[in-house]
Amino acid sequence: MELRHLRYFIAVAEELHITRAAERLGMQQPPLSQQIKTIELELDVQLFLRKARGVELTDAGRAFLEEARATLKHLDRAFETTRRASRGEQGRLCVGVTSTTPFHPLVPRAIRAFREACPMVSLTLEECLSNESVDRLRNEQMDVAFIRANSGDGHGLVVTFLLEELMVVALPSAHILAQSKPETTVSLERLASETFILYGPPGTGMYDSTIAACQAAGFSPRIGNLGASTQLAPRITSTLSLVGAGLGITFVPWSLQRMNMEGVAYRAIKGPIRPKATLKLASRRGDQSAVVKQFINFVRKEAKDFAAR
Amino acid sequence: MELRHLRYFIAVAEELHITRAAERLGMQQPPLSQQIKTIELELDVQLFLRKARGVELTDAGRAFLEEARATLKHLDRAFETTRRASRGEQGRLCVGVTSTTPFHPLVPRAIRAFREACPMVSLTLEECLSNESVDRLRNEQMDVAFIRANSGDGHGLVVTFLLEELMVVALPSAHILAQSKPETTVSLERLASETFILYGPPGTGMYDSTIAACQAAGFSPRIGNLGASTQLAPRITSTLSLVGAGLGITFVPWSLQRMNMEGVAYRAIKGPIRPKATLKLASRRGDQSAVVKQFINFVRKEAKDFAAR
DNA sequence: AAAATTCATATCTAATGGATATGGCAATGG
DNA sequence: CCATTGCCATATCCATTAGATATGAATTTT
Repeated sequence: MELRHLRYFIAVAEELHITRAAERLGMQQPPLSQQIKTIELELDVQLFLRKARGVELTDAGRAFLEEARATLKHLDRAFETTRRASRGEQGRLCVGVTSTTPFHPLVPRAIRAFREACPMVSLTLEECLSNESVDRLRNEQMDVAFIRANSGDGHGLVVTFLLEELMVVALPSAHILAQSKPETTVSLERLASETFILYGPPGTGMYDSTIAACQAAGFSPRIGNLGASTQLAPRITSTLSLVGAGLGITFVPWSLQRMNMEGVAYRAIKGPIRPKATLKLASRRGDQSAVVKQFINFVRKEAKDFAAR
Repeated sequence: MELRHLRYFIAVAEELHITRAAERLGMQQPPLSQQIKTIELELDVQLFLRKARGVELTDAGRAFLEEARATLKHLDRAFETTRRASRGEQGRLCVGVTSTTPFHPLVPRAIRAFREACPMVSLTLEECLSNESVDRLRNEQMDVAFIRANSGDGHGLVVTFLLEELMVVALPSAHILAQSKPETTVSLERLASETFILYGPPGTGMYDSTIAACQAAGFSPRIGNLGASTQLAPRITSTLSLVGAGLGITFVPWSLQRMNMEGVAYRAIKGPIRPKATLKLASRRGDQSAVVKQFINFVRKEAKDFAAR
């Protein structure tokens, strides 16, 4: 049985007239008669009653007509679905974010744009540390990830630079520096004697860049010993909670300022070398998934908007 | 696109290996490669990624695999449905009954047996006078009908005799004849002076046989003038209600005795010529419907049981 | 570096889908 | 009632194309 047979059968069943059906199918009557017979033979079911003036459907024929139509329709849908999938408008996508990346407008904008363009893609977000994301990308537990660390490049992954933003210092609002007007800036050197709270293990996120910035300013930051607390929940929110509790200060990306936490104040940093945070996008090298490609396109587009400024 | 393509695609998608898939399909590798390419070309979608060691599915390929499988399954179901329909196990059937026929056990038995054998057939029953059923059969508003009249034979219908049953007389329970023991029989002649209530117009049901029986017994029955009441609702129940109300007597088929109506008593009839009611089955001559044929078979089977007695 | 694995390409063969010609049968119409 | 017409079936032939064979190219394994 081939699709041709279904098409032929439907034509005849609709015309109830083999000759006319053949015409409609752009073929001659005899081969069409043959093929119809072939179907009946294969199904071992009489589908038509040959009458002197045309043919008519048997009960079985009527049943088959309905089903055959449905089958063809099903197939059409199959094609449509497949094409959508190939255009990356359908499928699954798991996006990794860190705890700080969603605060930069690029991230929600890109995600929103993608969702609108590809509503058939089922999208999941997963919050991980940058290095965790990298692992998950390799294990194919994740398809793309917004990361801040430099780690992960090479080894089967591609990391594209998206943008760079200045860091600001987050202070307890009781801190002397937080008493000044919000617009006042703070020099790095002024922070040399402060206790720093850093989130995540070395190599992750902004740990390194914080240290680097301080060292460029001529001092090594004093890291607050938080015991095991750096292990558990190394999320930006918990770090800022510690800042709010007065245990120390930390640097956060500019975009984090929109997070108004009780007892935390932000101040811009002045000076020749100001610490910066980068936002990057990681994915598997050579990932053929159209969905992933599509998503990356949307992120790049958004990144371009921010680069323009 | 042909079903062959779907089958080939599925084989390759399952093996992820063209050579092995070709083996499984009982063909050589090159033509399979070709056909796969043809599909991709026709869909204008890359379904596989050719790797050094086998192939792998793209997102689109995965989507198509699911759909292609579903399509084939759909088609299988289509075949199954069609075959069922051809065996008369599926479809629609409208059965006509008169108001008296359901009382004979043959009718419910046949219907029940058919229902059990062909549960996929949607069955409707319609209660009509015999002559109405005949009309409806001709208009294809009905497929088979249990009737009692002789009418309808010929003119494109076939009427098969099922069985014959004796008639009994239905009397008001206040009637003198009803005062005797239930087993007592009544001779026809004894009823010569009674008023008869007949249901339905002449030619319908037992109208004719009642008259005929009386005439054979040497008298013409006195027909009660019921005004317009014979026109409306010529159902057996209303006739018996009239009997119960004492307006007259009537003959009903033996099987009607199971209907215990307030104020109505039944007595068997004795004598050389006893009125009889026949039960027949009518259908369209040459109706090809397997469902109808199937139903008729079941009815005949039941009829044989009764004929045996 | 050689061998093996696997898919792609090129060419050829054979199966079969479809065309042409014709026959048979029933309905239609003088 | 016979001739005509309309349609489907059968028989034969041709052309397309699915599939076979042989070979090449690329990569992986040994």
